[in-house]
Amino acid sequence: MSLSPQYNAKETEEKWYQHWMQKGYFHSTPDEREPYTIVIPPPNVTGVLHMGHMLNNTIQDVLIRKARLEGKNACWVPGTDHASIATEAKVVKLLRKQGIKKSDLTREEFLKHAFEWKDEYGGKILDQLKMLGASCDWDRTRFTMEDKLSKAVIKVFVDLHKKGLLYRGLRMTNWDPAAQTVLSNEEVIHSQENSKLYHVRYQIEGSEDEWVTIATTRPETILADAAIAVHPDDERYTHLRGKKVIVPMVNRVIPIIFDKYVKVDFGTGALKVTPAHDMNDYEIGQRHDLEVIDMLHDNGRLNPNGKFYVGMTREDARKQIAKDLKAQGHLVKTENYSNSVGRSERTNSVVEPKLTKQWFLKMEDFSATALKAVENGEVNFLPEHMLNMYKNWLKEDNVRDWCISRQLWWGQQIPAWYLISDRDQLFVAETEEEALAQAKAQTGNAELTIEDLEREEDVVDTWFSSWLWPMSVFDAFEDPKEFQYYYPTNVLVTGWDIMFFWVARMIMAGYEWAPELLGEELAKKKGIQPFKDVYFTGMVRDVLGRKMSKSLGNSPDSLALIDKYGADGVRFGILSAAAAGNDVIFDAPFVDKTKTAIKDESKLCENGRNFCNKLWNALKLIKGWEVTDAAPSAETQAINAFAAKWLDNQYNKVLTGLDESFKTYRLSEVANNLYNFLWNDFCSWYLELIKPDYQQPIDKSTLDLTINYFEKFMTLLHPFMPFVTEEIWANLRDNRADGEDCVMSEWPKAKSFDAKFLYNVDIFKQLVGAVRDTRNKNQLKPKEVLQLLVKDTAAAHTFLQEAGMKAAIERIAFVNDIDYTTEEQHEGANFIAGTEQYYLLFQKTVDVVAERKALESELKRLEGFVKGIEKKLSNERFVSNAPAKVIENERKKMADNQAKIELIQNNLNNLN
RNA sequence: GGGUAAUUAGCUCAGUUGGUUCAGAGCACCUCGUUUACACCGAGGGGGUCGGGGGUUCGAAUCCCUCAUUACCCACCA
Repeated sequence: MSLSPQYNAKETEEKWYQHWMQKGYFHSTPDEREPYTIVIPPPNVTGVLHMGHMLNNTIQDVLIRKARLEGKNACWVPGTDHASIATEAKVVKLLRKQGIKKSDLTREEFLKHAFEWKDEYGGKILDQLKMLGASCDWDRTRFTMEDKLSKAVIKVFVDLHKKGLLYRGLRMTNWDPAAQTVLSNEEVIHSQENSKLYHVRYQIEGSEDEWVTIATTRPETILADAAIAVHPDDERYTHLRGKKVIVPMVNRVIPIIFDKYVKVDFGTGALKVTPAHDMNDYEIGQRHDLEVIDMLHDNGRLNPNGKFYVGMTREDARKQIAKDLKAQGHLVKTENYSNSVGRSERTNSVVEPKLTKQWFLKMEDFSATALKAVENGEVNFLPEHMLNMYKNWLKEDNVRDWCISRQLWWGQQIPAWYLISDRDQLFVAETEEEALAQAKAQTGNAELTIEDLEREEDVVDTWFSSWLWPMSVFDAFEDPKEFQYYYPTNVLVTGWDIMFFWVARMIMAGYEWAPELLGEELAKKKGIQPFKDVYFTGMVRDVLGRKMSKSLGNSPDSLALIDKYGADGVRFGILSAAAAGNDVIFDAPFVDKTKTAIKDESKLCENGRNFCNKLWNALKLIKGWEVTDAAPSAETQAINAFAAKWLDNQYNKVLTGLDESFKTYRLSEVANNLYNFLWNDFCSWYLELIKPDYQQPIDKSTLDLTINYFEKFMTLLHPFMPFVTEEIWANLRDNRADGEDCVMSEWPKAKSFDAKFLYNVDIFKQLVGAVRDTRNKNQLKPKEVLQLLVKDTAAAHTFLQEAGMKAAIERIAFVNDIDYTTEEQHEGANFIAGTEQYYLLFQKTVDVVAERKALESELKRLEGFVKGIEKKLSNERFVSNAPAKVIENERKKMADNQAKIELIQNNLNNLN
C-alpha cells in the first residue's frame, strides 16, 4: 500500500469517527467493570463551539479515552442546556422577524415554536464536538428541558417546598425590561460606561431661598424620591435635622434623613433616596421606613407615577426631565461621569432594580454543606487554590437566598397553583390533580374544580435544572438503577467562572438527594458527592489577554481551525498550552471588533499538525523497508540491540512519568512528554540508529520489535490525538482482527527501567552532539569520517564497553577508529567539553581564533563554578549540616571540573 | 472595599516535596544541510543574575515578609 506524502487529517478523521460510532465503542451500559463517569457541562442548546468548549471537552475526552484504554467502563454523557433567557430571547427575535409577536401567542403556542426552533437549530454544538473527536456516549444525549429531566426538576421543587426551604418574597431584584424577567446577579454584567452626573437642587420646605443640592445619574427617578439622605456626621447639613425638602417637578414634600451609608466626599454629600429603583436606596428606605414609589412599568416605560412623563422610556424621560429641570433653574450643573452600569447578559438592556415577588430557596444549610464537602476533601478541587475562591464565596455572610423564579416561558413552569378566589392560598404539587386535592383538603371545600385554580406563570431558573445534571442524566429520580452504578462521577471539567452557580449547586443537590437515591449502603460505600474531582480549566484568552467572547468577536472560528490543522492538531495545540487552571493565551487567528487581523497563524495548532505529520512519516519509513530473514552484520546487530535496549528503558521511564502526571491531571505535561519522546527519542535517535542503509533491507526481528513499540506508543498518544493514532495503528499491521482498534487497545503497564544505562545514553547523545558541533564550527561535511580519541579513563572504558555503544557512535556520528589516548595534548586537537569522560576529537582543520575564544569562555565559566563549590565546601556549616550524599556530590563535581579546567588549559597552550 | 492568582529566554509558558537530574520546552532568531520517511524536515548554535528589596537556611526560581506591576472574581460606585 502506498502512503500519501503528507498526513491527511480530514479524510482520516471522518473515516475513523464513523468507524468508532458504527462499532458502538463509546456506548456504555452498566456491567461488572469499574465505571469511569464524566457528565459534560451542558453547553447552551443555542451555542456554537468556541475555544473554551474545545479546551474543556478535549480534556474530558482525554480522560475518558484513557479510562477506556485502561479497561474501565467509560461513560461520558453529553447533552445541552435549555438556557432559558438566551434561548427565549433568540426565539422571540426570530418570531418577530416572521412578524409574530410573543404577546400574541399563548404559552403553548410559544413553546411549540421554541421546540421547533430547538429541533431545527439547537444542539449544533454536539455535532461540532464530534468533529473534535469527543467520544461521548451519544445514545445518552440529554437535554435539560426534555420530559424526564423536567420531571426531576418538578419533583425536586415539590420536595424542597415540603421541606420548607422555599418561600415567596418581595425583593429588590435585577429586572431585565427587554426580556421582562428577573435576573440573578450572575446574569448581570457590570461595566464602566460614560454617563452624566446631574446636580439638582431641592428647596427646603418653608424656606425662601434655601436649597439642598444632590448629585444623580438618574434624574428621571426624582419622580419617585422618598427622601434626601446625608451623613449624620456631615457638618454641612446638621442644621437640616428635622427639615423637609420639596421634590422639583412634582412638588412632593419628603424628609431629610441621616444615614451612615452616604459618603461625605461624594458629590455634594447629599443623596436622593429612591427606594423603588435602587438596591441601596431600598435598604435605606427600610431602615427609615420610607415610602416605596414605583414609577416604571415592567417594560421600562414610565407608569402613572411618572406624572408628566408617563409612557416614555427611561432614557427619553431622563433627557426630557434634565431639560425641564434646567428650564426651571433646578439643574445646578451637569458633569461627565463614568460609572458602573449593569446590563443583562442576554439582552444587553440596562438592568432595572425592581421590587418583585419571587420564589426563593433558602441557602443557609445548602451552602454550609457545599463548603464542607470541599473542605473535607470529599470533593477535590484542582488546582487547589480554587478552594480559597470557593470558601470566600460560601462564607456565611456572603450567601444570599437563591432567587429561582424567572418570568419566562422557556423553562420548567413552577408547580404551584393559586386559588383564584384567594391568591394567598397556594398549593405546590407535582400534578394539577394533586394540587386540587390539596386545595380541597385545605380549604375544606370539596366542590373546588381545577377551574378554581391558576398555575404560577413563572418558570425556574435554568440552573435549577442544571444543578441536578449529574443525577438527572441517569434518570435518578425515576429509576435509580443506572444512577447507582455510575454515580458519583469521577471528575467534572469546567471553567472556574461557573464555580458558584453551577459547581457549588451540584454539590448541594448531590448531598441533598443522593443519599436517598443511592440507598444507605451504596451511599456509604461510594460517597454521595456528584464528582470526586473538579478540574477547573482556565479561561481561553486572546493575544491581548482578553477573555474570548462573542461580543468581542475575538474567538477564532473553531471549525476553521479544525479544518486547517486537523482535530488532532487543534487538540494537541490547545492542550499542550493548558496547565491545569491556568488561563490559556491562545495565539490564534481572530479578528477583533475593529476588523484588524491580529494574527493569522496559530503556532500551537501548527505544532500539533506537524506532530501528526512527523508520526505519519515515521510510519512511512517503517513501512517502506524491505524485510529480510537474513541476520545483519554483527555491527548492525549490536547497534540494533543497543537501540532496542535504549528504547525500552526510555519508554518505561516516560510511561512511569506519564502515569504520575495523569494522576494529578497534568495533561499538558503528558502531551509534551509524549511529544518529546516520540519526536526526539523515537524518530530522531532510535529510528536513525536502526535505519538500514539506502535500499538495504531490515532484519525481521528489529522491524517486529519496532512495530510493537510503535503500536504501544500509539495507545499512549491516543487520548490526545485519537485520529492519527488510529490511522497509524491500522497501517502498522496487516490483517487486524475485527475490533482490534487503537481506541479499544490496552494501556500498557510501566516496568522498571535502568537509570544508569539511560545516563550512559545521555553521555552518548552529548558526545554525538559535540562531534556534530565540531563539524559545524569547522565547516566539515556531516558525513566526512573523522577519528575520535577518548581519554583513557576507567569511566570511559566502562562507557564504551556497553554493548553496541561504540558501533552506535561510529554510525551516527560518522567517526571511525574510536581509540583511547593517554596523552593530555595532541597537535591540532579539538576539545569536546561537556561530557564527564573528556573526549578528544581530532580532525584536520581547526579555526584557532574561534576555538581559543570558546575555550577561554568555557574556562572562565568553569573557574567560577569551581570557586563556588570551593566556597561551599569550605563552609563549616555546610559540611556539618548537609547530607553526606550532597557533600560527596559536591566533591565529585569539584574534582571533575578541576580536571576539565586542567584539560582546557592544556588545550589552550596547545593552540598557542 | 473583600478575595484569588501571576511576574522565569524576544514571545507563550513548564519547573510537583528547597540539594547532581534545575535554570527548561515550543515558537521566533542565527549557521549549516536536500538523489535516500518527513522543509509540516534534519544537524547545530546564541539568548535569562527566575519582577525589585529584605529575611529563613549549610543551600532559594522554589519557603517567609515587603514593595512594584498585571490580570481576574465578588461587592459597589448617588
